[in-house]
Amino acid sequence: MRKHEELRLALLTEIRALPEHAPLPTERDIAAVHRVSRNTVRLALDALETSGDVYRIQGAGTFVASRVVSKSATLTSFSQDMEARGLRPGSRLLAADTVTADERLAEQLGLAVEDPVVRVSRLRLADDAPMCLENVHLPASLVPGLVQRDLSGSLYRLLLDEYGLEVHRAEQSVTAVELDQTRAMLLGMPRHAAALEVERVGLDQRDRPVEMTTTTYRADRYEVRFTVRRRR
Amino acid sequence: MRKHEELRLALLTEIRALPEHAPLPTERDIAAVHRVSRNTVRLALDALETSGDVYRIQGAGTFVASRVVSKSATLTSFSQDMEARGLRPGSRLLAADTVTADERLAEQLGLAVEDPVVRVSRLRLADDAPMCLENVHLPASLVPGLVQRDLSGSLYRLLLDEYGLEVHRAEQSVTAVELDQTRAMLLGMPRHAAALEVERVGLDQRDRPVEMTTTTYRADRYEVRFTVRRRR
DNA sequence: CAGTGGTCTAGACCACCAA
DNA sequence: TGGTGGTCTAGACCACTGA
Repeated sequence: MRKHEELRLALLTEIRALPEHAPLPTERDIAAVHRVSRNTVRLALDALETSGDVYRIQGAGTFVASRVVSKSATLTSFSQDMEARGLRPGSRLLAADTVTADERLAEQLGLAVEDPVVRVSRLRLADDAPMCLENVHLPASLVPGLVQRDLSGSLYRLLLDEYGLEVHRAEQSVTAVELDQTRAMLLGMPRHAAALEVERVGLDQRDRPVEMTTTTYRADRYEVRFTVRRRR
Repeated sequence: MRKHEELRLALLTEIRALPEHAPLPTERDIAAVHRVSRNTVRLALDALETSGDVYRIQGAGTFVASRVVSKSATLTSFSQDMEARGLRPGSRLLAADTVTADERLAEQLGLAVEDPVVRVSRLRLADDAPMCLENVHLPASLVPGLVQRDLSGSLYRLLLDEYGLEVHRAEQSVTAVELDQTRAMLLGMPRHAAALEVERVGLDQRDRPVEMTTTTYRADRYEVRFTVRRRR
């Protein structure tokens, strides 16, 4: 375990015992107590600042952040997302087949139009009730034989274990749509009901697009949360 | 100007002239050429990595990131947001008055229920056509006399210049809603049309809530974009 | 196995805040 | 004005990549 990561976790438990806006020890004190250099302390505090757990005022100190607000969203699977919301995740496979890339898919995945693309379509459940419709598209060349596999469990686990694919960062775009008849029925909503549509392009560690996913959420059950910061 | 910031800008122009996935010089080379320490180079590269301009592979190098995907959203005003999208921003004041905090407002702004809150309600235009309805709420104690001021221009400029209030980070929550008759009319949309609703709590440098804003966007004209990353 | 990014150290000075 | 976080240096070793 890296020292700054270990220190980060140690500080996090200290922080949890403190009230909002309480001052942390000075960087020099933390360095002395934990027997590390001040740079290492700063690495740990940088991470805690990014995650929204502390804030810093030059010349004054480092303080415990407000807790009223939700924490910043990170890259999670549907299952993790639901569990974080206190719901039991479930899944029903609707389709798993190979299609050809249209213009948009080709551009986003760095393919040529008509290149083969594997599509996995699933209805996702939370506490046994429909939560969203998920349409995953992957370049067929990256996932040979995927459609024959067991797709009832975690797709991301499968992609990592069997194909070595890992989404390292994703660009998301959120819009509001009206449900068509098919989607409304699958989600158990009235036709024309408003829904939240999230389009996501996932990139691996080498910044190569490996998936494009469109997810349509029931507006009455789901909201997207995230943090924005001023560039310093 | 801090050295790592200067270096960041210099590297950014170098990057713009390179193709995707092209390798940057090594950290040690950059340090030597720009006569700075390697730590300073790393600070600059950290920022470029966060902004999605480069990616790094341990043992291999630092590379120019993919450009197909949109860049991460930062904290911007409506005007900046529209200009970034190539649209001309406009505004029409609907209401500016003092109301009392309901339970939700009080909790989010750290006030007591019934505390006075200033509300500024505006219809926002892009290229002269309605884009969204914006409802800003501010603790009245922070902005005495605001309702009498000229609210046709930039509210954030006014808050900064006159009251020293600056939003440093914001927690956003995005949902899909159906428009009621009033909102539909104001936005020039059919009733029950789907719309994107963004609720935002803005915090200042000291992590104190200073505003809560609810914005209702026309779904046919607007989408919310942001980046998510895996925790390393 | 040579070279890369990742981590860590021990120091120094600066900009800023609060008393 | 003393103490804080912010910046910067010059070095060292480690973990990993790719030829």
